[in-house]
Amino acid sequence: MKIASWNVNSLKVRLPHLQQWLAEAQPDIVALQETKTVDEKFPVDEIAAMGYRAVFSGQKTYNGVAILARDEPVDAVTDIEGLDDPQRRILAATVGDIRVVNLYVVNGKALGDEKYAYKLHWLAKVRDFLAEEIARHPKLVVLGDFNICRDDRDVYDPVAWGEDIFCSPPERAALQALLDVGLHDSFRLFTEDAGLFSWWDYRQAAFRRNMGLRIDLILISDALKSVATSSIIDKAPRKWEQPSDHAPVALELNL
DNA sequence: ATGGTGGGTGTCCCA
Repeated sequence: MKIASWNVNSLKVRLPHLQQWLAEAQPDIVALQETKTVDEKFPVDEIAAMGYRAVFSGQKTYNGVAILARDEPVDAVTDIEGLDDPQRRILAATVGDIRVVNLYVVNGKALGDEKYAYKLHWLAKVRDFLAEEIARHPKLVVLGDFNICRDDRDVYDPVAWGEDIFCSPPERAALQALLDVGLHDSFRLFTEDAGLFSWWDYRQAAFRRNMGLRIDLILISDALKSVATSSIIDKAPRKWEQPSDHAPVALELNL
């Protein structure tokens, strides 16, 4: 069983990349972020032709999340208690006996910005939602673009970056609060290395210089931790023509 | 401190 996450930065533009990557990586479940596609225009037929069912929650121009799976995703949730939010950033669904929560965490822009306050409020509400989800679903995976670096190993130049956006103590505490409901950062079950990133800015040849951040995470509950066999970042699609600025991340389970 | 690049939209917003 392989479960993946990829911020595609426009599904319309990246559909050929997604198709190529699905064919090569053969994931069973994929969470997508920044589809930037209204539901009426979601490429259901193209996805079905690849052998995947899809649930999605999109909007015009911004945000948008989707879950693709070999088996039909059911019991989808797009809105959570306490967040009356027009931004389409959350999608939970059940595939088999695994509960999948796909998150496109608020970017936050800069410390002190109103978007930063919104990010922290949003994360607090998501924490409460996850506490309920894990109580109902022992096999829980929470994955997506978290827009937070857990620690300095996840930042290309932690001294220069300091405690700026993505690395501020309140953001890191908010991420830790998600983990504290009973989740594990699956990537860190397999490596303690620094300098392994999932996002690189389009500017300044950042990818070539490995000036990146690890902000795309796959968090798993105890029941899935016990059967996890690998958790990797697949840098290959970031090298393709007209790439997303994010690489896909993928978890393998012995299920 | 700024601006570099990219996507979607529309002559700017967001990342």
